[in-house]
Amino acid sequence: MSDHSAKSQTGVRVRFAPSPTGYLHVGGARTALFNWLFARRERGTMILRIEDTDAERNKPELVTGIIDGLQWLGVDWDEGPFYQSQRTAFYQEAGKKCLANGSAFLCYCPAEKYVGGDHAVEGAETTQVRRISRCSCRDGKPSTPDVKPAIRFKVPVGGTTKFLDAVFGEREFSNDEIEDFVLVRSGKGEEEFGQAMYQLSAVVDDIDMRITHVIRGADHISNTPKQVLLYRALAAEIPIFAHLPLILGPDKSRLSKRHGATDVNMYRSEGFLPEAFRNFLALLGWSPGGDEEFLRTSQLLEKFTLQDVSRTNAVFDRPKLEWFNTQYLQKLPVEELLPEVEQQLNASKLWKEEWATGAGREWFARTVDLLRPRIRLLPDFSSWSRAFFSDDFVRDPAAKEKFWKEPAKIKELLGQTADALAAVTDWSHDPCDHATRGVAEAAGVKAGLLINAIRVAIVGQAVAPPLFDTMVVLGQERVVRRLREACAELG
RNA sequence: GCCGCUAUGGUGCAACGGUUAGCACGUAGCCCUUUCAAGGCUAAAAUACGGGUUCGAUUCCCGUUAGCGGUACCA
Repeated sequence: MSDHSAKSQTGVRVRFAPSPTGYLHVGGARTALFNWLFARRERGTMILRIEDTDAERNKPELVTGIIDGLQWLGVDWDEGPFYQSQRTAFYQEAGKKCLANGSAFLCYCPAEKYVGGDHAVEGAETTQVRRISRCSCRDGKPSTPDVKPAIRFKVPVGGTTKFLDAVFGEREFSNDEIEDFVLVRSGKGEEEFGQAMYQLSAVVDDIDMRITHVIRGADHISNTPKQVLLYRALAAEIPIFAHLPLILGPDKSRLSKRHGATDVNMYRSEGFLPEAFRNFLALLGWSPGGDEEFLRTSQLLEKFTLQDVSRTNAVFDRPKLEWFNTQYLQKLPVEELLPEVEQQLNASKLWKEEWATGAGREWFARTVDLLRPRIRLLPDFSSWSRAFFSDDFVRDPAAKEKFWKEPAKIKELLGQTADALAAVTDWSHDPCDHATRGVAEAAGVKAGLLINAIRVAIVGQAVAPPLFDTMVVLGQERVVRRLREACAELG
């Protein structure tokens, strides 16, 4: 999908491996972003792999949404997407290899036996814990013709398994805490075996794809010793792991739908700029050290290291995201903003072709530039500032209430202003300013009173950019016309 | 229950044995002002608790508590 692989100069290979059981959520996006930052920073290779080995829970149509989300974020990849559902035989082969070398065994236990796994049994006088750590099939059990076996890993008895984590450091787990996990599901119908389980498919693919750094959420930290055991059983080199702290909701529980939007595509449609969202996401669980400024992608790439990744879970703070968005809205070169605004206006049927080129384009750029300090989200361009792009707007009742307190007097003033402005020959800031203030002075009212009243008349809102700049952008004909319309509206 | 991870203002991060514990978001106030933002200035606000180690702990060790993760023929 890109030409990055051609530029790869190091052996660093990472992957983002979402499971299409839902949309691309914030946590997944952050994981993808960190993998991407690391790959690009190290001039390595980024791989996209779809982990869809659970036929029951998978929804293939969701892959599109995940890919859209990644593209919006600016995360691209060099290889893939690869689909695990298409590699079943490959994993089964690896499972059989483990069987052959004695690191796995056939398990004839009914699948239901383990549903729920180890857990505390409620209600008993003393808490009973059902353990499945060591399956009774591990030393062999005669095959029964009517029962199809699954393949389970034979976890060593005693001892420990350790691995290196670039974020959490050296980690060691006791083997006795690891259950004999399933590698390959039992077959249904004619098939000998079913699909591989996550632990096997992930490891087999990471080996096959020569992944050097496994960067993923910290929820996988206790899966890691199992995978290390598998690497050994398959006689493969163990990669470096980097577990990322989880993203929590404001109540510190794991971020979920009840906290609001968790789908990155929802942030896109809400009108966040991808660069702002990316900057915010990058700072969740990572910081460059000193000042946390607004960072363009190049600066992010320059500073990103796994060593600076935090070990503590981070709360997703929406107000800060919005702040980043307003910052980008203001500081990005206007040219970068124009396509986004154009798309927004297009979606709300306000777009006019004349703004695409030449003088129209210049006007469009000037208007966007004038508007942007007051915009929070992209859709504000077509709602809040509708009057700048269309004559079809409504004067906000609350604004009239606030600035048209004495209708008769306001009507008279607006009428005088319309006349004064109609007479202006050089339609620019200062002449508009002088003409308007002249009307206020002649009528003996404070300029502010008139200015506020005019604002409501020409843009229909209590809030807008500085009035005379607004007049310039709207143009003389429109301003005068709207002032007269307002007079009519006042009775 | 068991295993593991984590613990600095409300939030995100700094300080990686010695600082008046710093920055940013948010909050409050002031300035600017033509509305609202932006911007500038100021303020309130933190080392979870208890033990050690040390001349000295936010920092190292232990315990407690809390949150989170795992404990599936989910990923």
